[in-house]
Amino acid sequence: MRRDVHNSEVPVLCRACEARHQGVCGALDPVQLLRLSRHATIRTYCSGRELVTAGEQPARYANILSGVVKLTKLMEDGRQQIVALQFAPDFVGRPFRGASDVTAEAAGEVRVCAFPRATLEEMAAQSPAMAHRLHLQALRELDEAREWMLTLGRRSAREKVACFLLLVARHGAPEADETEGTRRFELPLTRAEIGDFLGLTIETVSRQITQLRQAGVIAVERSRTIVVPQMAALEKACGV
Amino acid sequence: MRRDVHNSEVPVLCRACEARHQGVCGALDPVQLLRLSRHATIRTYCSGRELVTAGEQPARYANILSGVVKLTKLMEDGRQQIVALQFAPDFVGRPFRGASDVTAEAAGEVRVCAFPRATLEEMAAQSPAMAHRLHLQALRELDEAREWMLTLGRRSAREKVACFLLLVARHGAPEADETEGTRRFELPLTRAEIGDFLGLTIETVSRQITQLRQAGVIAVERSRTIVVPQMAALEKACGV
DNA sequence: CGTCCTATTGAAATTCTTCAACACTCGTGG
DNA sequence: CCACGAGTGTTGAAGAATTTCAATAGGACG
Repeated sequence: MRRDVHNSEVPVLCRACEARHQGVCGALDPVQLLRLSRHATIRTYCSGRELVTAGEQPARYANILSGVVKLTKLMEDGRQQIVALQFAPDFVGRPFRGASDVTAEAAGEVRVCAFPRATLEEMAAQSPAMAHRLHLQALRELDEAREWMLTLGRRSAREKVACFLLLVARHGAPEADETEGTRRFELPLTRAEIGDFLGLTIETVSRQITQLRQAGVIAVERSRTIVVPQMAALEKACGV
Repeated sequence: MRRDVHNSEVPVLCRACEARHQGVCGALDPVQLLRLSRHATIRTYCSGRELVTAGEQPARYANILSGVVKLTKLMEDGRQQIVALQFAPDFVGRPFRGASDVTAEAAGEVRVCAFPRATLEEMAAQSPAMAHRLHLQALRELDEAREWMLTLGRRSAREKVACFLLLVARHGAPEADETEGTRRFELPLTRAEIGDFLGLTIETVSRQITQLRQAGVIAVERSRTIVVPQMAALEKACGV
């Protein structure tokens, strides 16, 4: 069924793409990949730009190439909750389930590989393997959402902030500075956004970061870059 | 491909089952349905019994026929969070994604139609339509999880309790007593469980119920049955 | 250098939890 | 039939955690 092919048959666009291995594109054979890639465009979103708007059928789906996307929900009175963060090579959007009330917004600059809605849905309908990848992504996001529910419902402010830092440390700096468990990374969110992710106010987030710093769990450089000397200490601060 | 069939070809077990229309079984043709139903068993779980245990590959999947199933996560130190409630005809379990750290437990007596793991996974692998139904269920659960994240992170105790009552009113008493918007229903959870669902203590839950009662939003009969004279008032108390 | 935006810190107010006592319901057995 | 006890739910008062309000600090940029 699936022919063995030369690497040269893989579209240029896709050669170096992470999503081709771990992401949804990994399910496609070279012919399908070529067909999809013809409609694919690389797009860059500046910080704050919306990839998907709540209540609207999105014009396109996308694989994240770099950067962080935040998924947010908004109440009428302005209260906001970030319900997920997505990193490369996550898939943004949700084929098969109409419009949602979640907005996808770039947190910092984000580069994506975007596909027109119709093209991707057609592809997913034709390729059970791709549909399966999308299914797996949904299940993974479900697990992550439930894990975060535990954090929102049952952890203290201190633990919440530690959990957030751990999340970013793991996703955002997998390779960085691995000398004896120490890691350095940039926060993709402002304090206000961290608050919206953790169900806390800006001030509480700031105070908890200060306390973690004073406890020696982390070091902070110019507000947005964090150094974790001992990952184990950070994990402990999460309450695990 | 799919023959037109007499109703008599539908397995007896499935004739009156809600899941055959709205649930995952709805995707199967009579031949497949018959094959699945041969391995299906009706089981009853008493309150507190586990359908799925965290960290273990479940022996069987199940469609809920009646009752409420709670999905819980547990921390080492005993803190607990209910991450979802499931009602008929929801599907319990999560094919394609190994063991999870979520436990599924009967909240009150629960009747299910259970399938051996291997049978169902085989079926889902062979029937893209069934796989698609499972995918849709995962997406729906994801939406519900994120909606609840908003509640956990951004709503006050008062609003949380109102949201919970609204959730149960909608799922548990869709038809009951529809005279001019008034509804009466039983709570499937104890106060402690409601607390674990909302990220609150027993006492806070109790106090907020009292306050909603004093505000005339609800009436309470013997602790576990709730009367909502005006659904609109309850919705307003949720902060929507 | 001033301005805007983000972040930090302090003090008071509020919400929620904790600790403690008591009430209600239901089933069991005297 | 009533008393008893366990489980469940309610209420009060004190305490802790978090928010709110307010002031200040630090960078980035024109």
